[in-house]
Amino acid sequence: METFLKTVGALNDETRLQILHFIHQNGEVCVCEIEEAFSLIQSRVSRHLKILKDAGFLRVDRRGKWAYYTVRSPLDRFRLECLEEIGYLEMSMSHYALTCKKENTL
Amino acid sequence: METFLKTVGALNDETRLQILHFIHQNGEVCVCEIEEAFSLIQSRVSRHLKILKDAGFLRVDRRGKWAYYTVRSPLDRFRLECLEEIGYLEMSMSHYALTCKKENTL
DNA sequence: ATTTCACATCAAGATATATTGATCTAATAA
DNA sequence: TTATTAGATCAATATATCTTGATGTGAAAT
Repeated sequence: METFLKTVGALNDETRLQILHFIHQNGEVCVCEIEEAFSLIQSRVSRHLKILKDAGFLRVDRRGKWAYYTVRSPLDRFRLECLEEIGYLEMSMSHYALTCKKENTL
Repeated sequence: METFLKTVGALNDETRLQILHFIHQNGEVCVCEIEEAFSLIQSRVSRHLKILKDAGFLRVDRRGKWAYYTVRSPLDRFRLECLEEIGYLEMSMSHYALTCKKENTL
């Protein structure tokens, strides 16, 4: 029950749906790429990523200063269905192409 | 997007999950039966039912003074998956057997 | 060692959602 | 017509969630 509530709770926010969809489409992305793509401040992105991660949708891979987020794999049936459903949604918020102006010279 | 948020938003509450599961199990139930089964006050039940209905999970059939709620049919794939997932959850809150002490003598 | 950078976390205020008791509506019974 | 009943809705409060700016942390560069 708690897990289920955490899962649907994570999906109950437009910004998080955008972010999750963005990661799903682009594969491995770092926090700064999401910041730039959606023009969101860093703390907000970080918080939403944590919620998505804690809900079982994402995993992090920290390399040096950067944190790379990807869709967790394998995903269970229900989360996969959610992801598929999100794929059908019109993601109206305009986001920029995948670029990161930060160093990223690892 | 709005529809999806409404759908997951409706599921983002333990009481509503209990109620939805209860209706799914028992078929057609009236508001008073839910009140009694879960010892919830009427306005609270009514509000949760409205949210579940507006989210596409339930339909109402009003006969006389009573409002009978059932799981809407047919349900689309995603809502069906949600319902199935809810079926797997441990519904810890104790609820009484299906009885209604109100008149119900239509 | 100090600075800088990417990211995480915290504390405060803003916003949204839930709960309650009261009121409202419509259908039936008296 | 009036009273009663099932249920819906409202207004106020309580509670949870989001957003922001500030601060904290650890890795890399100087």
